[in-house]
Amino acid sequence: MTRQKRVILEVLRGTKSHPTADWIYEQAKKMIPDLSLGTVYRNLNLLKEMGEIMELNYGSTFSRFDGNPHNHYHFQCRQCGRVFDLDLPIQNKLEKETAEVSGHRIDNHRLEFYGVCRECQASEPKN
Amino acid sequence: MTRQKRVILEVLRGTKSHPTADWIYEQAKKMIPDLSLGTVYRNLNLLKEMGEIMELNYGSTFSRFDGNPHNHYHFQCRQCGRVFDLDLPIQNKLEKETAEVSGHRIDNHRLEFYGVCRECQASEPKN
DNA sequence: ATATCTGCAAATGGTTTGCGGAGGA
DNA sequence: TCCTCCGCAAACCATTTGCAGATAT
Repeated sequence: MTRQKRVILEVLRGTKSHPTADWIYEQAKKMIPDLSLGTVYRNLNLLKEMGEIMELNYGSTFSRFDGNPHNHYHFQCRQCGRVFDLDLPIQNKLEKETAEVSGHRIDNHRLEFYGVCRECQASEPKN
Repeated sequence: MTRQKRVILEVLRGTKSHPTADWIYEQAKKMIPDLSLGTVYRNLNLLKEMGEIMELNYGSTFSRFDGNPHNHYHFQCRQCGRVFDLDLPIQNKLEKETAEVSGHRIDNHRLEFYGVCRECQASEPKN
């Protein structure tokens, strides 16, 4: 556990914003000024393998990262782009059902919702 | 509707394999030898906007495409990498429940399962 | 001591785009 | 005709990687 890895994990654990690698890099640089972006990517991959963080890589050309390693679901606003955590309970029933019907062994699943977040709805024109 | 777009759509409709842009390019080139890869990407994006196809872009550095534009779920084998369609009914209840709890407006959702497919299980060593 | 990690900078690779010419409606 | 699309090749850009020196244990 190097200083770089520790700081990167702290930055990610300290936000609920599901940031990009570049945002994490900018924040961590405040603690380690000569940090390099390559090191951020390397450590994000290591932390992912260690099961400490999650990578959210869907519907975009770049990844976001999540400091909460326990499976949970996300909502992405297609207007402001932000990603929110959801409180929906994990649907293990679906895994079991799918395994039975398909014959595949299922280890995990991902569920994401898309739409317009509460705040963006409020600032939309009221037609 | 140009010849290129028509052939690209036919190739994608004619397979259940959820291919990459490059695979589609190779297949379509059999019909249009001087087709260019840029044209394949441009038409895949157009067909996506038209609602004729879907892009599957998760857990990978490249996209796969699906000629079935109606929402359905997928299973990806982490051993052979193949993507399979699932017969699981669409869980509209989850959208409604999530909208009520979170206050966001939800338009659609995506659900993917990961594990080891039936065939890869059969060829695994029996420890 | 030594295996691992770092900063740097160049490479990678899927995807996008600017251009001038061709083709569909 | 006119607008859209094409092939080509270069550009883009998030991510990865080779290297030589530094650091963790």
